[in-house]
Amino acid sequence: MRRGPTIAEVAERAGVSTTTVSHAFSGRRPVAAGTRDRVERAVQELGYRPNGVARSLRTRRSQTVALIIPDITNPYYPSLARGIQNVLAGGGYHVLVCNTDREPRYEAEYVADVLDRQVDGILMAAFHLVARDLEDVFLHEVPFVAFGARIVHPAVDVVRSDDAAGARDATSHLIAAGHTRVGMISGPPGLPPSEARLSGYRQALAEAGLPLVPELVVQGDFTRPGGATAMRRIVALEERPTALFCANDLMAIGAIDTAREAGLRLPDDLALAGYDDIEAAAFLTPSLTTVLNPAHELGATAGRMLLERMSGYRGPRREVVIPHRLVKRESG
Amino acid sequence: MRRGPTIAEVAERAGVSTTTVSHAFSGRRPVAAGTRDRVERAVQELGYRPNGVARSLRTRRSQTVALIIPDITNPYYPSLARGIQNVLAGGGYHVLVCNTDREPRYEAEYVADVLDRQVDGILMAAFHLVARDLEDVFLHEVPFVAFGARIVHPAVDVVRSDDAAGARDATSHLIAAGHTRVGMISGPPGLPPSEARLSGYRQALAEAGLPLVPELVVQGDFTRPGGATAMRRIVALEERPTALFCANDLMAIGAIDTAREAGLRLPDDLALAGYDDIEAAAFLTPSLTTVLNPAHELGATAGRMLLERMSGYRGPRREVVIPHRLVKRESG
DNA sequence: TTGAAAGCGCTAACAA
DNA sequence: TTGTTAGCGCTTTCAA
Repeated sequence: MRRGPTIAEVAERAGVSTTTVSHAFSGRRPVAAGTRDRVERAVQELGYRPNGVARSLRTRRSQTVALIIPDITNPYYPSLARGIQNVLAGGGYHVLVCNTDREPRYEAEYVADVLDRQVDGILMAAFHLVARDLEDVFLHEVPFVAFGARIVHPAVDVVRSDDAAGARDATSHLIAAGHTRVGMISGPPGLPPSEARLSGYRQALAEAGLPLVPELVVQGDFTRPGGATAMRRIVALEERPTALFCANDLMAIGAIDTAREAGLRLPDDLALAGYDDIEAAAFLTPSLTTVLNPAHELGATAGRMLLERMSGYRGPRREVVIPHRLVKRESG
Repeated sequence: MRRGPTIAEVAERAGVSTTTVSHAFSGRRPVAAGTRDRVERAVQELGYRPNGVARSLRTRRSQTVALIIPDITNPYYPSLARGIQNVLAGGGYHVLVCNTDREPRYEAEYVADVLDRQVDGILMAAFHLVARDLEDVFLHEVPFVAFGARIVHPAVDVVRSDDAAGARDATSHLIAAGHTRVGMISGPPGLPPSEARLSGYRQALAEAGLPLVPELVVQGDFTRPGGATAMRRIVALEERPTALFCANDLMAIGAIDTAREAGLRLPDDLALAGYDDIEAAAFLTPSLTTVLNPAHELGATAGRMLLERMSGYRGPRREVVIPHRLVKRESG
């Protein structure tokens, strides 16, 4: 890789000091008009471009933030990412995207790794790490914004949707349609979204005076194949549920795959609701009733909060709940 | 942001030189077992982590590559991104994701910007820039891999799918089903994927001895609303086509929206084929016949080629065509 | 309005 | 097997 001209060469050509060239660029000190012209000409002639790495080393700011998510391929995250980038681009920040695949190891490795790279801030959808795994983050006082309520720490802002309330709304909607045997395909236990959505489901049953039937709750893993597998267990039940709340849309789609194979008609034989409202939800047959998870807005809000912290905000932790919304469609 | 311990502090505590600490880390020089132990203990005790920026400045390698794409929110790109990251993560590289929104300005700005940040390589889906806009890339000899055939330069590897052949296959499939009035919703003119898919459509007509009817080809913009708008013009035609090839799935989905509103039944009143095979294509009603655009594999291949260039490959330009595949479903 | 000089934290000749 | 030393290219005190 060939190196370009340095600030010293520009300075020499313009007949000024590197200090002046630097200031002509940053505007952090007045530079006489004539001097500035000579510098600009030299820059043009040499095709000079400042070296961002050297600048970062000196200023301790990389103008880069890390976005640590499970998987960019899950339709929820691109939308989140875009919300973030839209606000951070305005501040001149770039975004490093890290896919953890929900592996505890990768979650930890990426945090350590981006810290070494001196990112100015971190946005993370953590599925395993908790506050005490982040001591290096706090030690170096790197601004951190978390998606979801998993990480609790005075220096960490949280932006999340109210998953329990969303799940309650979806389940109540199924119940209001007359269903009394309402099952659920849940997420992996231990994860906040899983637990919250499960608890919302329970709340709705309780409010309606319906019993919680353990075999009607089958565990999935938030993927389409996982939903299909879970659905197989439900289809095999002696007494099947007439309605099903799935903890995310991907699993609902998997459940539909299996229901089809089993010859079930939707929503007549089985009513269905999902969670997230990914774009595909509207295209399904039948279109999927689901809870809108406003990813883009979550991202934009998180980006804004990170920007504030990177600009010096040192106040108490903030927790923002972005409103969800039940989207009623044909599936239930 | 508080600074952590430096290599000098580790060296002092371990009673060795910074050189030795550096080599204990990199393994680029043998270090006596006892010495290594003392260094490791010092590292532990101090919680030392190397500063990646300083390292990059010195080594001129940032271990970062840029992925410049139109929009991570278009379902095609996350898949591409994942293919890339899967192979680059193995080499210890991070990926900076840049969304250009297909704006010529942003395309140019991002290239300049990531060059300033000393990325080790660039992967780009360019929609406006051509080789002569990339002189800085070539000047600095930064490895560059392009998606699509737009950028032609001896130092640029290209990975692409054969869009013309894919479009031809899709159109021929519609013709084989008995349609003689086959329209198209094309992409914005001037973009290689637009032109290639249009030309494939033309080829198929020609091969079948069918005339090219200009008003049956309506221009879209690769978005869902754009497809809906284009479809409105087609619906308004006196003599409508009985089949329609859309230059991507998103536009096909938009077209379906409009067709529904107009009371058309698919595929009876109108047969439809798309391009890309995004995940939603299988969920549509009717499910969408489309051309599989193997994004993940394109990404993985591009990542591999970039890795080779970053590892010193200086050979001639390579162009890899990843095979497409027609996926026949219910829509046509 | 400008410059000299120190130094960010690391790596790698070169020397021993 | 280890250390000395010179930077990488930039920003920023301090001084004029």
